[in-house]
Amino acid sequence: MEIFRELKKVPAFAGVSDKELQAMSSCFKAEICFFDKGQEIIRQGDPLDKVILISKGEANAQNEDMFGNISIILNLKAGDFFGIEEAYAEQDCFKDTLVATEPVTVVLFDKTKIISPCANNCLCHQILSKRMIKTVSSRALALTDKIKHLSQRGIRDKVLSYLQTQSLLAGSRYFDIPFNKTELASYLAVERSALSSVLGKLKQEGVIDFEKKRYHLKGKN
Amino acid sequence: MEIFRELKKVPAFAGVSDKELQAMSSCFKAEICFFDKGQEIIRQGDPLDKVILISKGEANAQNEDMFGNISIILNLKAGDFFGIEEAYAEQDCFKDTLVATEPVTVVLFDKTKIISPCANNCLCHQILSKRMIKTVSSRALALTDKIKHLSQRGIRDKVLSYLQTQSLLAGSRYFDIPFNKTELASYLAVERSALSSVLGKLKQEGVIDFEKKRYHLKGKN
DNA sequence: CTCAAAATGTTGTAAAAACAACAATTTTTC
DNA sequence: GAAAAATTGTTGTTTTTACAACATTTTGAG
Repeated sequence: MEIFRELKKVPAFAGVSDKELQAMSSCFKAEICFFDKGQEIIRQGDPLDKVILISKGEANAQNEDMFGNISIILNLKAGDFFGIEEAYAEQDCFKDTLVATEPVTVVLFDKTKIISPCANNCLCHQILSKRMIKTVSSRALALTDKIKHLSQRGIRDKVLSYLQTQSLLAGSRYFDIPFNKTELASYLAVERSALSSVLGKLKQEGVIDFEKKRYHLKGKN
Repeated sequence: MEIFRELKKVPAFAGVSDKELQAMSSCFKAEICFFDKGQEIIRQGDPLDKVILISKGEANAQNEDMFGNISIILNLKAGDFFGIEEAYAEQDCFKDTLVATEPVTVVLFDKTKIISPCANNCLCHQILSKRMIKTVSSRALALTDKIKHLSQRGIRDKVLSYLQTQSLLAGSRYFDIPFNKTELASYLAVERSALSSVLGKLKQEGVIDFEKKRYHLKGKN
């Protein structure tokens, strides 16, 4: 079955047996969709009847405020869900827009099938639930991290706070970030050109080095 | 039993039957603690062996960054949990500090007892799980809201974005916020005095009105 | 009630970011 | 591989915020 093959590829389900994945594929109403780079997978305000699992590629969650300003909330990778917070919090529409930043494959699960366990309380539901809870929790922590960056006084501190976190996450002073400069500015909610000059200054001072999406946080040791 | 009486008071458990609350009280290792205004209930970095439920009062989740700047992440009310994100995301310590903003009663649940269902998979575990998942999801949405405020260009837009959300949440143009001016500045990560003058200007312009913690968002209609 | 402490408002100055406009470079597309 | 589009860097001006210092008001403790 096609859903099965798709779920099998998701790194987050690495530990799950084929039998369980098979069960999940048949138990849930699910469909597969493909999107090109730049396409909107979900638009904020869309009715919430599906929950999305990114099975391949990356996408950005964006938000447009009351005056049309768009800013990137966070970046989602293969294995991440989208829309579960809304589903569990009993919202009736998506709060953010999901945009493919490269070719993306998603699995769409029926919302009601997902949040309420089926009559026989099958194991696959438990497995999926556990994964989703962990996703939501991790995302809440990631959002708290982002808040810490945004709470910094200036652009310099914002970007350093962000890079610090990314470095820690990667476990190395050398690491790739999922954003280009324009996107990073959007993520940090600062002016792109101002960010550009701050980054240039930091590089000149020998605090950091970067090339494309690869950064090097030069520490004390 | 004392835990039972405490849980009975929590608004979030209004729909739960006495029998279930009784079961929860006996099933989980739980203890009750009291804190005065200003006391730290949990300090960031503390080992994560308990999960906290605020059963009475309010508290602020705060965070201290690498250079000692403290900022308020969000405000928790009776019925809110603290530390579940970390528990589910398999962290080993608390990410934020929890400070009582008034006399507070909390119920401390044993972490391991909470995140892994007990052998007999009792109903009370399911009830508590459901509540916690909803809490985490709602909080993730609240954090996204906060990110929207912090992403605004200037103080004026930040504070208006915040008040808009609070008004919507309250379902009225007149509403109370959980912060005084100093705390609001901390929450919005701006200079207190600058916020003060912006608020004064908004009041003068007739956009808003406020007194203490009560605000009035004067709309078009 | 009184005093001390905390919160709030006000102002001027210095610093920083937003904004705008453009050049240079890189990436994408046909 | 050439042209078009997008990204990135650069600079000067304007606007906004941070910062600091202080006056006033409110809150809280004894």
